[in-house]
Amino acid sequence: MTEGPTITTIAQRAGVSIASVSRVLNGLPTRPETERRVLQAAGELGYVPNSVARSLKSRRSNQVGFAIADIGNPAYLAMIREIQPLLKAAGYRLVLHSTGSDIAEEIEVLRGLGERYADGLIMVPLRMTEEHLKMFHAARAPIVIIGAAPDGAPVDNVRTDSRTGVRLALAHLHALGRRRIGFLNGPPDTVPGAARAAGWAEASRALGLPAGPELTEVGDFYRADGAAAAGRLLDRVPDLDALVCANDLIALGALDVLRRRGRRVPDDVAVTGMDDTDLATLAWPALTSVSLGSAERGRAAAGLLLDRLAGDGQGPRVVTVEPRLVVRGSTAGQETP
Amino acid sequence: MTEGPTITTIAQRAGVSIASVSRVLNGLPTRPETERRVLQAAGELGYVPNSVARSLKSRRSNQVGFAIADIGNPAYLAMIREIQPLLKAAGYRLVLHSTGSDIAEEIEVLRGLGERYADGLIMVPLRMTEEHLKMFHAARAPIVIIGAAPDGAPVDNVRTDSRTGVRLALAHLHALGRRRIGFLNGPPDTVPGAARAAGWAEASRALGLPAGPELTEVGDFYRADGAAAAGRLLDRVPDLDALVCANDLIALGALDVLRRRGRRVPDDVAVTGMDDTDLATLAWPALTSVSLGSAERGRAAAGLLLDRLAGDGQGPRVVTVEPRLVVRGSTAGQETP
DNA sequence: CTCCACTCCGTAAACGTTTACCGATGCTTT
DNA sequence: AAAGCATCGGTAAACGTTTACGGAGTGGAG
Repeated sequence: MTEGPTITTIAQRAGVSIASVSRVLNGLPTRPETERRVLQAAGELGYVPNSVARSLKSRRSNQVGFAIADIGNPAYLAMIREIQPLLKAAGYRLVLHSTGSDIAEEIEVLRGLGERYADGLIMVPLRMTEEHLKMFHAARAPIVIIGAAPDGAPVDNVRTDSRTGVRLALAHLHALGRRRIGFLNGPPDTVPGAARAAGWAEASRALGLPAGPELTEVGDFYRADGAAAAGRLLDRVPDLDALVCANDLIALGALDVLRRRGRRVPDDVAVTGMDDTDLATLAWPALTSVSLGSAERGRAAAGLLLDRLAGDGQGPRVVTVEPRLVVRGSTAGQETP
Repeated sequence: MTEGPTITTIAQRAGVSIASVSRVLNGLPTRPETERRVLQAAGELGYVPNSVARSLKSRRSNQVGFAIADIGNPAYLAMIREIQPLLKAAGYRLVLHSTGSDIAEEIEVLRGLGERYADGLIMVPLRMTEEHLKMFHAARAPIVIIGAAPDGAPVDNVRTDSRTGVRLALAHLHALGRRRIGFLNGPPDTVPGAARAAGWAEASRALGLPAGPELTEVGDFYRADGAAAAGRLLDRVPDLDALVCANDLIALGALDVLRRRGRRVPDDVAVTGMDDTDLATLAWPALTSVSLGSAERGRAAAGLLLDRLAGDGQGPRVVTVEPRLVVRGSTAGQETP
């Protein structure tokens, strides 16, 4: 663990100046003899350039931050799997921030951008506060928000329309003849929770279905919360014939409860999830789910950010990904292999 | 996006030297009046220290790398979920490397350490080559390997004994009266694949079970490969009454195929997975799986690395996590809620 | 009143790069 | 043969911090 060689070490060994070393290593034109000696010295010393010093000089860290609430959520996972290779290919490292659903931590990540450890940031915020907006304006590096960013915020934005997503699910169940449809939502004070609640109200009205609060239960976006919420809802409304769930994890929790209570899926109760994660095909029966294009959104976000980093100076851009219903056994009654 | 304030900007505005600014910001003793002026100037300017410059001076990046084959694998995910908060609490950022199962990329990550962008690295290598060893010796930052590191390698090591893991699964199935037990392994040239193959041979012999190659099929560690391997094995040995799978993803693929072919699980064929990931409880029937303590190994690895970073100068340490069989419906025939 | 000790803070060097700006060398051109 | 011109590479400054060192000012002791 001795201190490593620097360009100064190389310069001494090769008998040239550090400027020449730098030039050779960066491929700038140099006399062959000089080049040879530098490369030989560098090779013998096992030289590796110090990225910190390089960053200080170049003002680029070659890192990009990615901030999400919880890596455990497979919807985010799908995004990372797209984003990481794209960034790597463009020469950027990925710094992962898992903030929990804590606003303070999200803000902290945004403030951290000021430390210049990253050249840009992709964030999937759960909530959107004044504080967020202030930080967006103050940020000195490009930011891409996956989810709804307020109009006028100086950030690129990849969004999807989960209201439409809820509508797709509801229309599908309605077409299958279901009429007592419950709704398991996430926290309504989060951006996705609010959008889904709005979509639910809107679509219910359009289809002439009841949309009273007695058909809705709320919990966090996790499986255990979904199970608990499903339990409460079934207790209150025992004759439900379908459940729309605000994400796949909630839906899986609901499936657990339904199975435990002996309700057949989809015969007695049809279930839809949202996000169309890998888990949907793992469940039994396989889960009908509204795809919000997680992978596609991840790709789009990486693309927007890389454009910015390449010097694209346009105003904020918005990419919208359309929701798409993926029908599987939990509503359609036959297995999709 | 103007250039941000530096300590020089603050020094000018506060009418002091940059040394004083630095001292105030680092909490070194200063006259109250000076401190006040510096803090006020810093506040007004919205100063955020430049972490790159700080790193250059301090020779610490406050980053730690984590390198895995694929974030999609929930066993790795469980590790990240433990590692990330521990690192964050200790003031380190997490740089995520997803290498695929490509050795060259793993080596590249190790070489990258020389760039000093990270103060340490946690790696879960799939294979272990001469090249790896060389890089371990050349590395100028502490490395923790999750998985089997060769004796004598200058790295800390968190390991588990997946041979024993396979034995646990096999003994369990044997105790349930199964005698025609197949084995779906991952690539035998990977470290875990080799260990599991050895465990299989060993335990079969000990239990007096046949362990010929006709009972083994090999594929990659993914669900689709598991399904394909299960298909081939069932074609060749139709009267199997149990399947030991080298990880949960393979087992889930096997479950798909068994269901498609109308074999009841566990009645006709019992199935065990390995890693005891979240997916095990999602499958139906829930998957009996050998826990290799992914979360625990993640915690241990983070702990070892943080010790090193705190200046612990001992020789290489090894932490071993014991495998543990978690019995669920795919072998025991009754649901575990 | 002088000297000493102490406190506070400014100057400058250092971390390891990149790069602007010459100066030296040797070749071409007239 | 002198002037001009490339070409090559060395010197030094800069990126934004931290910190060793020493100077200036203050207060107390003799």
